[in-house]
Amino acid sequence: MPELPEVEVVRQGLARGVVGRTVATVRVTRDRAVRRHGAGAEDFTARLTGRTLVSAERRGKYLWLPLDSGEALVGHLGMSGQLLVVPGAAPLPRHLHVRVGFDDGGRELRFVDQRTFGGLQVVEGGEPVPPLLAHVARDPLDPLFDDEAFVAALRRRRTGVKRALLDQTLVSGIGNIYADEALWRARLHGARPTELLTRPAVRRLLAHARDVLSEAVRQGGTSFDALYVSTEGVSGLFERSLNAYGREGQPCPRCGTPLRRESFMNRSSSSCPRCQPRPRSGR
DNA sequence: AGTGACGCCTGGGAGC
DNA sequence: TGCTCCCAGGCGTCAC
Repeated sequence: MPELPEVEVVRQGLARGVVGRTVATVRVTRDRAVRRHGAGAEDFTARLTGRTLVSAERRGKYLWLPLDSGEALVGHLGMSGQLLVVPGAAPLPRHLHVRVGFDDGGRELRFVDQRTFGGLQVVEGGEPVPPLLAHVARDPLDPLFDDEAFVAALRRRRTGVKRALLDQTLVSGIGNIYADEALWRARLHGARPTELLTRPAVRRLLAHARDVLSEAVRQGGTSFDALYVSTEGVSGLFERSLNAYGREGQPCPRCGTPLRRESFMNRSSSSCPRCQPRPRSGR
């Protein structure tokens, strides 16, 4: 499941593999993959063809490639999306939805997505950020992320701290995996009410989130299965560094207590019953 | 305005 | 063996 680290690894691959190149051909073989492009697949193709990709940017889990037209190719990987840079003659995988060829005849860009929660679209504006993505907060690895504004905003919320971490308008890039990991490191239960957390506690949580995200980037992200891979098709290695996510029933690496699993927000959370006690009343 | 529930998707695995 | 059900979950939309 691509979250910030996985998306960042893909962004780096796009920067190496497609930036500076000019689009020659676009083939959309599944309209759903470009459903966010309101004007349709033909318009998507027309706006991309002949354009040069200027750079590769990311905010949270969104990627975008500014074009020399002033527009930008925006991508989101959803649950299972892949952006691959491969030779055009490479075998065509199942769930291949979009192919972008370049005028230099080199490797092509492919969008592959099993569950099609992700997608591509061409939108106006790319620098510094497309207006479409204005609602997405900066992420903790963004040099302009405002720590104290985040601490204040989180404490103004009246919700559980895990919900807050997953709210992309408050802080972006964190999904279920890294939320569980950051909470484990901070020894906080996800249902702890945000308005009752002290400023130092929120600062510690943010520092842990930042740490786990950057460590995961260095490990190439987390790959549970073949659904997440880099643009080169390589799996990430961070799974072996997970302390909480997906480890229910196994001993807490800190205290040895078996980790618990709870259903929460229609998703599963795992945490340590001893290190992360459940609040008396929580969300 | 802030908060939270819902639906979109597919494949793999469990259970019968 | 083959069927059904459940689960993974990011995010836009909508109701309150």
